[in-house]
Order: sequence, then C-alpha cells, then structure tokens
Amino acid sequence: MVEPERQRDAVRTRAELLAVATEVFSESGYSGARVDEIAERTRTTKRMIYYYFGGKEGLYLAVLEEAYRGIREAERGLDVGELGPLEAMRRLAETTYDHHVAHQDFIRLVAIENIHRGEHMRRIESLRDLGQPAMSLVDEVLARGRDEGVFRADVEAFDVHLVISAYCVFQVANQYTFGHLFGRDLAAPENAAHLRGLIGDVVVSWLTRR
Amino acid sequence: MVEPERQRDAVRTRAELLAVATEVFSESGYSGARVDEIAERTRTTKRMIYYYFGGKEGLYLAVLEEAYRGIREAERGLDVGELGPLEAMRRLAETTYDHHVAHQDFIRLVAIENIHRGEHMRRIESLRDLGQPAMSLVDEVLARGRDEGVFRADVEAFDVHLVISAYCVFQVANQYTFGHLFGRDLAAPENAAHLRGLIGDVVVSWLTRR
DNA sequence: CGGGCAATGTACCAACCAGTACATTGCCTG
DNA sequence: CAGGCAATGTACTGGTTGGTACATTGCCCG
Repeated sequence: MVEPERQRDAVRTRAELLAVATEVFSESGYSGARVDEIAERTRTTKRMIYYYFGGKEGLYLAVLEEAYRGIREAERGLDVGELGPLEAMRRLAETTYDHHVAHQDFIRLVAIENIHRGEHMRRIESLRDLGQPAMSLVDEVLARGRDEGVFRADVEAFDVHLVISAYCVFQVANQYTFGHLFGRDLAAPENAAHLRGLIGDVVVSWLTRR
Repeated sequence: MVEPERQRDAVRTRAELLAVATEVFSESGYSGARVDEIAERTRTTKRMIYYYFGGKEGLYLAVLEEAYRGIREAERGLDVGELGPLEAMRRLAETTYDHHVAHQDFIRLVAIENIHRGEHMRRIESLRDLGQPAMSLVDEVLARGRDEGVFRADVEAFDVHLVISAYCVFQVANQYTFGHLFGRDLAAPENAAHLRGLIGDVVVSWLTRR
C-alpha cells in the first residue's frame, strides 16, 4: 500500500533537509555552505531548517551525527569469520577501501570537521568512542592470526586500523591534490583494482611473521 | 648592518600579508577566512591585499603556491645516499613523518584545497608535476634495493610514495576526528616515536623480499 | 631638491547571508 | 466536525564581508 502523498509530513521534510544538507556541506564545507542553497534544493523553505534544527550549526551537527551513524551501520555488515586470518585481514583492508570509495561524501565531511579541529563532533555524545566496533573486528582477526602463528605478535589492532584507515581515507580525501601533483587519477576506475590490492598487500606482508 | 626600519617596504608588506594569510586560511578554510581578519593581523590594511594580490582568491593562490614552494625546498634537503636501501627506505618514511608533523599548516591547506576539488591549484602553473622530485628519490632507493636483491621487484615508486604520504598526511589531517573516535591523541609527544617507527616498519616489511 | 609615481591609508558601499516576526494552513483528536 | 496545534510559508532585517573610490604620503631619480 503506497502512502498518500501528504502535503505535510514532518518526517519527510526533516529527512529531505538532512539529505540535501549532507550534500551541500560536503560540497562546500561548513562556512562555504549556504543555508539558502540548502533550502532551495528542497521542496520546503529555509524556515524549516530553523524549525527542525535551530540553525545552520544545528543542521550541520545533525548531518555529522547521521553520517557517522550510517557508517557504523555499514560496518556491521562486514563478516570475515569463515576466512583464515591472512585472508580475513586482506578482506578487511580491501573492503575498507571499497567502503571509503563508496562513501566519498562522508570522507569529505570528516575532512571538513578536521579543518574545524573536531569542535562540532566533540559536542555529539553518540560519537564518543564510536571507533571501538571497527577496531574490535581488527583485533579479533589479529588475535586469531597470532594464535595460529601466522601473524607477528608485536602489533596492536589500533596500529593496523590506523594504517588501513590512513590509506583508504587518503585515496578519497586527497585525490585532487595528489592526483594533480603526480599526473595520476586515484579515482579512475582502471586504477581501482591495483589500489585496492595494494593496501591488502601492505597490511598482509607487514603482519605476516617470517 | 641592520636595514633601517623603513615606513614603506613593498617586499615586507607583501611577505607579511602572505605569512598571515597562510595562517588564517589554514585555520579557517577558504570560505571561513576573513579578508578583514587577515588585514587586522598585519601592520598594513586590507587595501594592500587588493593592491598586491587582486583579491581574496588571488591571495589564496599566492599562499598555496608559496606553501608548495616551501615544501619542495625542504624536500631537497633530504639525502639518504650513504645508507643501505633498507635503512634508506626507513629513513625516507620516517623523515616524511617528521616533515608532515612539522608542517601542519601546509597539510591543512592541502586538505582545504581538496575540499575545493583542487580547482585553485589547477590554475597554478608552477605546481604541475611538482611531485616528481620526491618520487624520484623513492625510485632511486627502490631501484638500489631491487638491484641488491633485498627488495621485491613488483612494486612501483608511486605506490610506495602513496603509502607513505597517506599515512603521514592522515596523522595530521585527521588527528581530531580519528583521535576522538578512538580516545587517542595522534599528536601527543609520547606517541610520536611509536607512530614514527610504525610507518618505517610497514614500508620496510612490505618491500623486503622473502 | 623637487617632481612623479609606487605604495599606502580612510571611508565607504552594495551584495550577501544567517536568522526571525508574523501570518497561515492542514491534520488529528476528542 | 470543529478547535487547536504542529507544520509551513512569506517577507523582512541587521550585521557581515569582499571589494572600491579617492586622497595622501614617502621615496627615488634626474
């Protein structure tokens, strides 16, 4: 049964504002984003931004929180339980790569938030220690590999997660400057397979005990 | 002989504007930066920004060009000729780490430029293929290691440079969000030695032939 | 040493932009 | 079905901000 297209729908209005705001903030940064532009791209008006989110900053906070929530959701879908530690770790790294490439808006929001030294993020309670689940997954695979004697024992999960994140975030976040400096396009489809395999290789050969 | 403090000094005025603008743009981003604030932090007035740089964007372009020029200068100081390929590569990675930690303003400018999809950078002729020198250094060490049989032969200099850059840039560029998500401070001095050694370990164990 | 121009300062403007006062309308509940 | 409130629209504002018109001043060169 399709819902009748109501003229008034608080949920839809709020959701639409949030979706458009995510786009605009991610395109232009916090200061660069225009409240009027966000409203214009919506079926509603600027007035509603103030009604639902209090103001530009409140809207940005909601965008940030929602974006992180979405990422956490996506992370939950990952399961490497049936693989051996070596292949599991490779899968982890390469899936993280895919994941980042598929969520460029989110990476851009994170970059923007870092420009502002994380001052907004710090005020969102639900984001505290949000990284834990992702790191637990790494830790699990790492521990399994250590027990089986295939991984070296002197590396922490945090370090592994850091190396993987750094590589995958950089791909997206710095694609324009890095690409220009070296005359290569990190986002070009023909490079994807190689770049994807690269982080797998790096992590596996780093962790493999010899 | 100390120069007399002249009241008028085109060179000094221009340089001061550029230095302050670098700070302000790096602190607040392109849209967030205020022309008036830049002028206020200077011994001169806003008028001079338009006199020397044409406008806000011209000033930003000059900041970007100058920042990249400074980095290229710094890179030239690096010499790993007397070291064996293994130690040279480690030195390369760890020095890059030091270098990025020491030039956070620059990393922030790069992040800002990426938010704007590199549209300003593309218009600066002197930045075309500026990455070449840095990559040549990596290539040299890599080739030496391959010849001596200590490095694997299936990795390109570009890939190595990418992995190192990604890790080092991430440390600085994402310190706020990553630090908050995991309750760790990437910039804390007590973590520096470990984080520095980490990228050395990763690169060396990745490249080492077994 | 004085004319002329580079360099600088002051005061101002018009557009922009986040935010709001006030009116209105549709939907749900009793 | 009607009354009340959540939800929405319109029109406006005051401060901000990039940019400029016009005046002035100090330095260098002939």
